[in-house]
Amino acid sequence: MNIRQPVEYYCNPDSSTGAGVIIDALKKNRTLIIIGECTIEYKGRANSELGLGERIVLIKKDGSFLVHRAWDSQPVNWQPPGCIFQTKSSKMGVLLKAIRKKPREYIGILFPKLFIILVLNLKDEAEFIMFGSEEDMQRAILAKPELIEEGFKPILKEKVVEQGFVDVYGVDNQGRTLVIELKRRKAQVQDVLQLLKYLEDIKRKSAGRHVRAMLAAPSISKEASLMIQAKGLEFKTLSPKTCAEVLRLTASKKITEFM
Amino acid sequence: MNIRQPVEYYCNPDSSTGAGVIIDALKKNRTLIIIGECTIEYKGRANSELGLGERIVLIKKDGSFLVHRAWDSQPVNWQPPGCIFQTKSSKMGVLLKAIRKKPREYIGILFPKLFIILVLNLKDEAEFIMFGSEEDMQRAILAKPELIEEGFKPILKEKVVEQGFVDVYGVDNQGRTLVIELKRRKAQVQDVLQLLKYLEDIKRKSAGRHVRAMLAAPSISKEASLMIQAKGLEFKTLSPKTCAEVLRLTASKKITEFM
DNA sequence: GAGTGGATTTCGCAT
DNA sequence: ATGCGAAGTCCACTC
Repeated sequence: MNIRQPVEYYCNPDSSTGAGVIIDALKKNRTLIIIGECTIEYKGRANSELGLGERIVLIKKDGSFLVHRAWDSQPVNWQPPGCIFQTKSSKMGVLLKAIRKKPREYIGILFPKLFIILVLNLKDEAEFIMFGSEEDMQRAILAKPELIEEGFKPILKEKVVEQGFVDVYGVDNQGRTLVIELKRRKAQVQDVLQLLKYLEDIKRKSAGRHVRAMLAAPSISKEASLMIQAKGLEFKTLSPKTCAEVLRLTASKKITEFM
Repeated sequence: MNIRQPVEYYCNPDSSTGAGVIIDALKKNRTLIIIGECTIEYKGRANSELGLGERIVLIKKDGSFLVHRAWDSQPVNWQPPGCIFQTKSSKMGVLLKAIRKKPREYIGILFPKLFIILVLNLKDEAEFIMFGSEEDMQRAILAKPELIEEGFKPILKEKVVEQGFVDVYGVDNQGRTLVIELKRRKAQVQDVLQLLKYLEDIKRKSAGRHVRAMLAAPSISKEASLMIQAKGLEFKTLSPKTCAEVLRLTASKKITEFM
């Protein structure tokens, strides 16, 4: 009988044993945690060096590779999914190399000392659910256009401009075109510039008709606000929380409709 | 005598023991790895939910908090440094809460089952050294202006424009102002727009004198290239690798000068 | 504390 | 494959 072992651990392995455990785990496509003293070299898009110290290395089933120090939420070195690994034992310790094909780059780690190796076989089928993204704000406005203003009629088809998409595009209660740039966080100068870019593109195609341009975000920076006024644009306070609430109610309504 | 123990581990602890180990480790400001079956809830800037599954939790000395699944290089849930932790044991399992003050948000994890807890005391004094950043490119150009073109004279003081800083600013061999936008990666439309913004701001202050504007990057997207031509700007191929090489040589030269 | 721009950004989507 | 923009972006630095 073959019982799944979610965690196997190997304490203070010598280089030869450690390399063997790692090679075997990688072959079986296991997730790995390696903790030990190491030096790290990275050559690729940029280069980096990190001298001797004790760190945590995480290798995942999809070939993701992470090196964490005892502080910072970001890894000190990493490679995105799809790495190929080379492991070998030498008298200097265990050498682990994570290689990426495109762009060509690698991280090399030499472990003179291994503290512990965890070989993991984790079961995780759950779906990750997120609420309150910018896309959710968009959906909320389509579901309830009054979030923008009374009489606003969004046009469902996404509006393509010269570069990219307008977040929301529609007609106000006086028949004027209204383009809206959405942000889930405080709006900044850069966001006003983007809105301006879209506005100019749409104006060019609108043969001189008046076009309204609106930035909708939970708040706005002072500089962005000044630019909004200077350029004759509009700002509308709209938070992802409000939108999430609308979506929740809309969803409930849909359920009700079916009952 | 008190020998530092870099790794302590606790296998399959019951809730009460597990919570005790975690509380004690947090009190001692240790780095922690907790592996077990859990559900996760996040409420804050956005909200998220993740049902039962086996995951890796990493808590660092600075109050960073990470939850990793067996795939993806990014954590599925996280909090930046500075979290406050609450741990308690109940008949449902171990409840761990990572709370952030500003913005107010939290991640709550319930572990019905713990596989292993690692309490780490890692020694890591090494300095992390990186080469090939955008700042390095800037320094390389100041050290060797011919990287841009013969006769280019950069003006050291950073040029402040209405928003932000011009990366490099100087005068060409005919005395014309030259503003340069640097990118360490392939240049895109957004980068051209930024250069245009700087150009307009500087032109406004230059009383009609001709100003050259250049985008320097290892490569450029087709769209960005078209925009460069349409707007009468310039593009110069310049890779971070070339710059890194220049810096290396410059550094050697400096050493030589002292010998 | 607020605002801005870079990042070995990563990630996902559309062309 | 390439290009582009969002991200719970994070992070460092300036004002």
